[in-house]
Amino acid sequence: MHDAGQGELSAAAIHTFRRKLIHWYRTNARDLPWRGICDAYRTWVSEVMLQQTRVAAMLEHYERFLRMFPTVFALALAPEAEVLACWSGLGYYRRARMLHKAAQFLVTERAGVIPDTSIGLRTLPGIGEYTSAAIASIAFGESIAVVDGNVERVLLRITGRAEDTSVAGQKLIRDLAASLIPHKRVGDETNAAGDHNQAMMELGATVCTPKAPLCLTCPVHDLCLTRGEHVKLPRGTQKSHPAAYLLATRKRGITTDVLLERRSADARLMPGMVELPPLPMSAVAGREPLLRLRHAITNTNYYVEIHAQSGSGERVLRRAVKVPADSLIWQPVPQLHALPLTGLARKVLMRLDLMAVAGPENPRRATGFVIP
DNA sequence: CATTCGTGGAA
DNA sequence: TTTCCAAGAAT
Repeated sequence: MHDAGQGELSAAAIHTFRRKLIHWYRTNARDLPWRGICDAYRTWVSEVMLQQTRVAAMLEHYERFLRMFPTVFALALAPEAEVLACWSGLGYYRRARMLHKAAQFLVTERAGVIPDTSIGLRTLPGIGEYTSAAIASIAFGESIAVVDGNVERVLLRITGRAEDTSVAGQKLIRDLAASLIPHKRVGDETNAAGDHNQAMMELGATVCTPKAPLCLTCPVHDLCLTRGEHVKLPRGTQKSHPAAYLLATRKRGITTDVLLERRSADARLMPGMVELPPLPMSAVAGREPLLRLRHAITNTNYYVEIHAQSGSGERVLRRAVKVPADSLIWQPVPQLHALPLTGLARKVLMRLDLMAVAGPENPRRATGFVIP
């Protein structure tokens, strides 16, 4: 049903595509907490959390974040460290900082009112081309197409194009996405553009998946030129680096404190976040770590060793910590969740049972791990 | 415009 | 085990 053009669809194909897609969406959409609501702030938070992040990975954070910061005012009034602590474990911490900054700007300069157009939203920190279109269409019904990784993959497969990162290739996908967007509201209770956009992404996330797409259940299978394949670009190679951290504890009365380090505010990576004090590899040579784990960040695999002070009087490792003394923190185990921990620190502390799984709203007492 | 930023989970 | 990512934005 395609015309002979450059990956365009005929007017008839466009209408068929829309109708089949939206029908599929109405009967198959996952029941997610940011759907069926009317709150631009919640839509905003959900879209920022979903940037490069799977639904399953952010669901708990989303609920907890909105309990902690239920409105743009609550978020704006909170200290940044509190926002980061709530975000801890989600990654891409710049998202949290920019969301916080944007909320503060809106509250101080715009009476807390969220812009209701993609153009207005686009000016806020952390809101780029995708997120401005997503919020504008989903929360305000603007007829503007989103192009995320899902939409791109779906349209590449539909049109039988190869992956193309050139400006022209991107424009073609954007134009195609725009041609599919419905331009009128069907009724007061429906949001044609917002639902269409969410349907496109839902299709990519649950049916037109990167690997092993479920073409037999695809609502637009008949309109698809490739039935689920497209040529992908090769990826960069993974690098690996060793790393070592100190686990030092002390007993104070009935509680245990853990020694942590706050990264400097101008650190290139995760500024202001809190982690275990790093050790030079030379200081741990020949020692047996308390714990080994791999922690992958983007293209780098960190092979991490956690070293505990072995003897009661031994301070060799403690002296090997070369960070400034005023960046070190003795934090009581029950209050670890109040800090903006890095994902690695959180993972280690949880692995060693020094930290509960639950978040700040529901602290569970850790079992009181003691270093041998 | 190519890089960089985090993480956990599936295959 | 290793690979491949996921509803991008800023620089």
